[in-house]
Amino acid sequence: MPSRALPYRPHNHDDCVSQALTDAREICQQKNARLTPTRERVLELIWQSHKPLGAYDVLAELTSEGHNAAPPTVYRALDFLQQHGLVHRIASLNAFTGCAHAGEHHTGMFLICRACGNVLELTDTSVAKAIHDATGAEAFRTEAITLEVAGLCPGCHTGPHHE
Amino acid sequence: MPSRALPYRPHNHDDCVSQALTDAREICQQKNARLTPTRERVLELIWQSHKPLGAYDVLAELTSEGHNAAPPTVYRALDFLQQHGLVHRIASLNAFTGCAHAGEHHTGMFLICRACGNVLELTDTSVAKAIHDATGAEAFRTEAITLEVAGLCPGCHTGPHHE
DNA sequence: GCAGAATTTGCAACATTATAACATTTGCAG
DNA sequence: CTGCAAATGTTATAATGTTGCAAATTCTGC
Ligand SMILES: [Zn+2]
Ligand SMILES: [Zn+2]
Ligand SMILES: [Zn+2]
Ligand SMILES: [Zn+2]
Repeated sequence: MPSRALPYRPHNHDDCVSQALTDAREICQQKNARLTPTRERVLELIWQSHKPLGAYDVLAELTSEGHNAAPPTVYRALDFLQQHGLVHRIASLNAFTGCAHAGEHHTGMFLICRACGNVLELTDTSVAKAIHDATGAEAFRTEAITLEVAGLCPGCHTGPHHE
Repeated sequence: MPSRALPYRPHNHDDCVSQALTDAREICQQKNARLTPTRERVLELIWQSHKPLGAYDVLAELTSEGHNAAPPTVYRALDFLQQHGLVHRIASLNAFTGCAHAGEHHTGMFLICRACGNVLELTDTSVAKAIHDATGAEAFRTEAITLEVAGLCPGCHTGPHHE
């Protein structure tokens, strides 16, 4: 089980970032998509932690690095990254997080801790099946699923310093 | 099966509205919550159709009726209605829709047609169970679930004027 | 390499959604 | 009636996201 699936536990996060960037380069190359410096830097910023980042947070980072950026700069980069399955938008937070399953066909399910702010992306086939069964029973043609669960992660609800 | 569960099919929508208002009055009375004229009017506006309404759409309606309203007027009414389980916010649309299961403990699942804009709220126990199983396996303490499915409703994907 | 097409970026203004802060009014209990 | 809490009015502002167009860059066919 890759450490990338465990944002709530201590792990070498540099590996998360470098793996995400390596994957992204490969995915873009295979699709003939241009992972330009700005796009790659935005992806890297998004991956700086497992806490989703708002578009204007990204913008502030770019600006502080001397990049002459405006909102469209960021939104365009984020659109590109979303299109190619490299980041997800978390609708309930108006924020963006790196995709933990880039390249794989999947339905993301996001576990959002309201205490520490970290987000874990899960893929669960039985959830996906249950949803498709339910929508199918209504003859609804599913195109996109937004599934975000807010609550407390194990690290936060067992008490930060006990157990 | 109540007609309220079938926004995609022709139905007597006035019944939806009056039932929702009747339910709301009873629920608020039982909880000793004050369903003031503004709050009730906002609820009625939300229920005017099965298409979610943005806060500023509600505001425009109120204004056109001569109500001296500002954004906080609407957001406060919507907060109240959400708190008491009378409306839901659809995160992926930044819009609000009447709760089709007010008073019942439920996990809403929203089927959003991108063509006609109608939203059907479903409650599906096997979906809820699958989600709770998946989050439980990660020792995550679930507090709120956002589940929104975008796609095409039966009326829109079978062709608007055929079978 | 070079001209032309397509994609990407810079830039300014603007649109939409949501909240903060504080004054005023209203409903209700004692 | 009085005093308190809840609700509302009012103004301003914050946060998030988009449009439109011009300039620069990159790709493509030659
Ligand atoms: Zn990590
Ligand atoms: Zn993903
Ligand atoms: Zn109806
Ligand atoms: Zn509901």
